[in-house]
Amino acid sequence: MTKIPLPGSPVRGSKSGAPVMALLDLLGRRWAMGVLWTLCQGGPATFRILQERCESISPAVLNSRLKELREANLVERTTEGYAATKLGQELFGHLEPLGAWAKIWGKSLAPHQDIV
Amino acid sequence: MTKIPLPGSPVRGSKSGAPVMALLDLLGRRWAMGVLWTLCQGGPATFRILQERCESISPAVLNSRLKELREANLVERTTEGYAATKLGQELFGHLEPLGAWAKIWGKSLAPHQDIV
DNA sequence: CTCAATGCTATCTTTTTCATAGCAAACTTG
DNA sequence: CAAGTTTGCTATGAAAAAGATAGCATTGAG
Repeated sequence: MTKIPLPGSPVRGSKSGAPVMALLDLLGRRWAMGVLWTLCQGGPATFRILQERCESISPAVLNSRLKELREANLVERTTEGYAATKLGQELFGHLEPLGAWAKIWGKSLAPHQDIV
Repeated sequence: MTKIPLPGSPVRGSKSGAPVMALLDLLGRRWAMGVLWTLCQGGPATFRILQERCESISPAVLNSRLKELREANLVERTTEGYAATKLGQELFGHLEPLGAWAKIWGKSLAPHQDIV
């Protein structure tokens, strides 16, 4: 099984397992941020609903990411399906500003590629 | 060559290429955030220095990430080597708080795994 | 010219991710 | 309660990405 990056043990980018490196390793996997994002933006969701919201994630990967995020205490299962934990929402709070920033970033890039 | 996610064209998680999804796709690749992080924290660096700072990145991947980050206008080459652009530093500004948050996260996880 | 440092490319192996199919368990319905 | 649905996930094979190493073409010193 895939190794789950948690602070305290060696992860990619840090032999000491510095918390931020463990976090970057965890979030730097396909769909990790995307799943957290859609859970926080769209609210709790069942496995299949989550699959739909993500548009193109395969069940195997979704399952892996969910396991990792749950192990990391960022996501949990509730009667409503999967949901971000308090900690997960806190993290999302830090990620959310990226939404607005991304638009500015997109505009600054536009001159080079003619976005319609 | 690897496709570089930029806002405006379809990326993983969004057929419309919503800026934030393009950003998450870009950053959700191994070492993407790590490279930006070390460039912003440690200052400009040559290819090899960057390799050392990252501890375990392979040149092929570092090269890919650098290309992507440059294409995205987050990193550029200067006389001092690679450096974060103004835009890159701005993004880092949003990412940096994760460092402190990760420590809290680590503590909340500690009870479950006895960090030394 | 010789030598070392720099910036990468090549190549091969291991992991991850993707794309599908499909199954077991929990619900619904009739 | 039998039959059909929905849900949550596992299985499988193929493709893409990442990791580990070796090494080559410049560049700049000496």
